Amino acid sequence: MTSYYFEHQKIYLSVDCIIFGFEANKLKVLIGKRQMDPGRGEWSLYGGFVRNDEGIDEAAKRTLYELTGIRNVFMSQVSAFGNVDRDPGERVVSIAYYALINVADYSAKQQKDHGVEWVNIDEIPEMFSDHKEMVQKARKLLQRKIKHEPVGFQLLPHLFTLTQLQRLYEAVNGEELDKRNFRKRVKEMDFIEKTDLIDKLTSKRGAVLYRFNKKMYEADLNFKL
Amino acid sequence: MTSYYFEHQKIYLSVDCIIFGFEANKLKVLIGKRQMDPGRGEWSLYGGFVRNDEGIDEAAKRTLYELTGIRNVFMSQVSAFGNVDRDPGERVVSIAYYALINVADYSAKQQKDHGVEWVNIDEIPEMFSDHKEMVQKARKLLQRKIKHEPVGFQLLPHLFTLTQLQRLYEAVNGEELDKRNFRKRVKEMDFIEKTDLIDKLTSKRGAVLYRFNKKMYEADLNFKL
DNA sequence: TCAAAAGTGTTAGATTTACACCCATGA
DNA sequence: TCATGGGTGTAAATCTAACACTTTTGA
Repeated sequence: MTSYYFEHQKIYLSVDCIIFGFEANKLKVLIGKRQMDPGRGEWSLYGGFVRNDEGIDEAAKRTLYELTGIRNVFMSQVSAFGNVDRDPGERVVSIAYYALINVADYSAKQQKDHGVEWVNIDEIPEMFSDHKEMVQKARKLLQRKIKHEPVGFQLLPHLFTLTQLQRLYEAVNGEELDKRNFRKRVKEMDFIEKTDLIDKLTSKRGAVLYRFNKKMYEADLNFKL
Repeated sequence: MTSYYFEHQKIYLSVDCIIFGFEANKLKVLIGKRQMDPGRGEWSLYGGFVRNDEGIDEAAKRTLYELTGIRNVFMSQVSAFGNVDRDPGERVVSIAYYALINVADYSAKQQKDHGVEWVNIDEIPEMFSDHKEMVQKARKLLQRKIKHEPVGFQLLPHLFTLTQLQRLYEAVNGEELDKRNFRKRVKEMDFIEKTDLIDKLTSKRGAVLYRFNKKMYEADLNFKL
């Protein structure tokens, strides 16, 4: 007998992705106009239904992949959202996930093809259902995460300047940081490696490029335990 | 037409409750032997299926109420758990919630009737499915929560001594605290009110009883904004 | 030559931690 | 009278926050 729980009700289960990117010193989210009823045309997160043969984390990864072609990036569950009437069409419980991607990995063409675009986190419009709430909650979680773990690098190019890194932290937390204090703290993080390359794009003088050394980070972690 | 999403699959959705209590200076969780197949007889959290006509938060509250007869206590979502094979019987996605109750509100008789009992958080046995993981995660969240918000009072009687309060914090975080530093910090919290009552149960000298003043706490919050 | 971004240390204040003795009382 | 848990303050160390000037170079 395969139906132990036959007397109970099944429910539509979806995932919604809050896809964060960092561009022009702003934290952005990838959103688009909803392309299905109900709610067609409203601003919406990109999402999809969970299939019976995949885990919820996989469903989130698959959804991200279908939209962006990107795999193997940082994703983390935000929360399940399940008010009875959150979806005007039918009862759907949705699990929100946030993802961090490098905007350079997602071309303007791809955005057009899927009808999505990067919107500044501080300028999110009204959105379908509870999607805006999902975005706010995801941001809070990202703020906490980035304070303790080096996830920020997922939002930056492989090589970056300290000013870029600072702007990223400022964008995530929505507050300015002191340059000297910031650089002091970064210097104490062995997993942020100075390279001998110089970026000349944003200043005449040029700024040293750094990179994130994952192995160093993991060694650090072991050391601390 | 009521089925916008007919081409997608529905899934069993459940809630599982991590019910915390505080007794004999230990943080405890209410667990019982599972009374249904599959997994009958394994240690398990108390849970239930989400109905189509209730939100997930309500489902969690209802589940807690069905077990304990207790309403209006602090509950908070832990996370959704949704590996494909997490339930050996069928595909079930479960949303874990933790609750804080005063053990005095749940009699030994009630426990027997429902076949559940308080188990020390540090002595949780192997459990059905991913329930142990849920407990660990809930504890982490509780630790964070209690650091920033006065949720601990939900686990204590209405009146309590400072030593009791300290033991609670120690039990939650699994580490001893310095008595003087602890009391210093408590003194700065205006919402912890001294009463003129004395507890003579645990010491010959007697200890002053305190109580949590919710209104004070909320006034404090407003003040800080 | 000057505008624009990169880079660099010190100090005061706030917070956190460590630590030891007296008090009141019931048995 | 003494064993038990209740109650109290200070000083060192650490962490955090504030702050201003020099360097380099392309336009």
